[in-house]
Amino acid sequence: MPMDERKLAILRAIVQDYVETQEPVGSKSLVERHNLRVSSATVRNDMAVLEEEGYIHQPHTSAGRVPTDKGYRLFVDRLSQVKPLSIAERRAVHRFLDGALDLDDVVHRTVRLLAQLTRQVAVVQYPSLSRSRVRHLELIPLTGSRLMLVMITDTGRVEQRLVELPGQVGEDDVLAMRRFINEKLSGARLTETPVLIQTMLDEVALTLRPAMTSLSTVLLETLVEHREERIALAGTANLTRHALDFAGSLRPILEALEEEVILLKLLGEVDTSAALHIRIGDENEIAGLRATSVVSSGYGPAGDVVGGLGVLGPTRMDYPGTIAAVRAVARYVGEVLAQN
Amino acid sequence: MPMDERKLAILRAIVQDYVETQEPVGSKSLVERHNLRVSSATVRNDMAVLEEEGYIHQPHTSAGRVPTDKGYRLFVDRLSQVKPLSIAERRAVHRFLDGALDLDDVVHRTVRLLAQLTRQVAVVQYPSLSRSRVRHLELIPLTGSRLMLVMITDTGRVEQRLVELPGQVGEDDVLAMRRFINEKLSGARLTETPVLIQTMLDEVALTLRPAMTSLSTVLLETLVEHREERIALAGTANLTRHALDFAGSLRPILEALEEEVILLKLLGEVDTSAALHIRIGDENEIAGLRATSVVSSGYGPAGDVVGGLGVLGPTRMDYPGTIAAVRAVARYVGEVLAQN
DNA sequence: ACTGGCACTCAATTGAGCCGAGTGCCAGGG
DNA sequence: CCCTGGCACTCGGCTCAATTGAGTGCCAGT
Repeated sequence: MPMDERKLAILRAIVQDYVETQEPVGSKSLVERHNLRVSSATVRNDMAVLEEEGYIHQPHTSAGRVPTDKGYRLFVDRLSQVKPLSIAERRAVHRFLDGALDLDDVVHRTVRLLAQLTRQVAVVQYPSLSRSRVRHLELIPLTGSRLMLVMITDTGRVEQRLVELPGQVGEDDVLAMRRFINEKLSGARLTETPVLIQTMLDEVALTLRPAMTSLSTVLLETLVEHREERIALAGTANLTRHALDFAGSLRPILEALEEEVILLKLLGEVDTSAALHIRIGDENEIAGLRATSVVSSGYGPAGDVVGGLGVLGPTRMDYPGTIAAVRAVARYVGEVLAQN
Repeated sequence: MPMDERKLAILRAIVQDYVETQEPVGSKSLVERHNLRVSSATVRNDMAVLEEEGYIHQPHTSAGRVPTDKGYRLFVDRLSQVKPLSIAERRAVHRFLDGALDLDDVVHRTVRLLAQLTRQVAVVQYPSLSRSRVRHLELIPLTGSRLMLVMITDTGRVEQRLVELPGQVGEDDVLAMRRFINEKLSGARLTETPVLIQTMLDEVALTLRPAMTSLSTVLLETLVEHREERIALAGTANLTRHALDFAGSLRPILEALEEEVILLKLLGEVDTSAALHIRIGDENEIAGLRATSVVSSGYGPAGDVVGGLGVLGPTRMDYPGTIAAVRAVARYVGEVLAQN
């Protein structure tokens, strides 16, 4: 059935008013605040239908209406238009990110910026190793049988791991291995490395094989174990702004935010497309986050996606504004990364 | 005036009961729960005096008494004895920390452990660069005029910085510089490096001088700028456990926890002595934390202090238990670091 | 198909009244 | 001199009932 225009307009108005006032909105105030050109009684009739269809909901008889998750969903899909950032905001984005020194700094600044713009909790994933390429590998001898393996990726990440070798290894051997693995792995996508490492092991000189085996193990672990993923968080204080929304307490939310695995899942839908994802209320599988919405996006240099970032807030959030902010920041971070 | 025994016992009892029940404690329940061997009337008289002296406080007429910050202070200084960790807890500490792989892992595990043991917010500072020694410096050429400087300290920290050189530098030159700076700086405390760098610049071959100058600048900045300090946080969800304590909202607390500078200040009193520090309520200079107490300690291998860690909670906290946990964890982290 | 009007519902607010934990003080006893 | 038992008093918090008012649903009229 083609949803009729007026009812859509009413839903839109309800969402807007509710987001602004945080209070159930009634038919009368609706007609007053918007140019609906019909009487409140008519609005009431339409609202009754909208409720039946599950888009809005009445907390109790004799209260106004509140959008349901389904209502918000319709709103973001069909009723809202992205509202562009203000000039001041746009300028803030540039000023904030242009001063960044290295990757750590970029990520930190980004997450703060996002939290500030949206006045919500912001999450930024470091460029994922699995989506990066090896730029350089360095072996640093610590003691005779201990190396530090330092890996630098094209996204600027630097990872280090301790490698325990099965026996003593001389300086020349270290140099040889260093040259060897750089030859083999430089420029490779990290996802390709497992195969490459296999062939590497076959080719390497026999004397170096034991040491190389330890080394490869560490390298592989780095990729497999999701310890590789890092995440930055900011703006948790913003949760208190909506204390009332989060029925009861924000305990479960804070708990969820402490679990890296959960955060990764939140940004997880970010696949190769850099499209914006929105998960509203129930659409979040994570228990504690049923009352929140997540707006996330992939980012990366020149259309390439190397990680995700996003924002978390109450379902009752300013979607158009948040979407605009997330999109703008994601795009600009991509540009900044491309410059390095 | 020598504070009389009984009054002290009463204060101790008040603190204990209040911490446990979270409710103002009255004279009658006090005599019932503790072996005070006097009547409630006597207790009342003593309480009146304690109140006059500022150790306890009555939220309103006809309510029980609540310890003041001054009361807690007396309690921790003279009235409490550290309560040793349970065997299970002790075991948890060992199990938790023994599995750690590298420094990042140690710090992460530590902060989680601390949060879990104390059921409070835990803060751990990474080993401070300024208190560490250089173990190795590595120069990795990225492009002709760009180097990555990687510094490894004896505490296991690995810091990397991008260095922009004034001109192209050949591979041999890089090797030469690498050898040179390692000779000069390996083993040096980072606090000594400014002087060493000066002499280095005087001694280095003329052709390398411009490049070395850039390098030194970056090295010095790393130390000066306090960007060097890193911090890990865990257990913020525990704040909600005491939601009622934090009059109004925990907004200011969450805000404070987001500022690294503030966190560093919290652990800041940690000087060369590894002593335990306790700041109660008002004793915190930071505005938002007037209702919280901080228990912190230095840690490091073999009596050496390389960083701070601590716990933040409501002034009404279990001091003996918290102190024990912080002390135990600090000591054990020190041991773990010593092993590497 | 829309509007005006009316009866109805129910959360939230207000205020009175009671309850009881807790105090302060005082007179009496070891 | 210090402690105790007793008594009057205070006042926050709870309960209960009454009131208010925003908002609805429905129906008859245009």
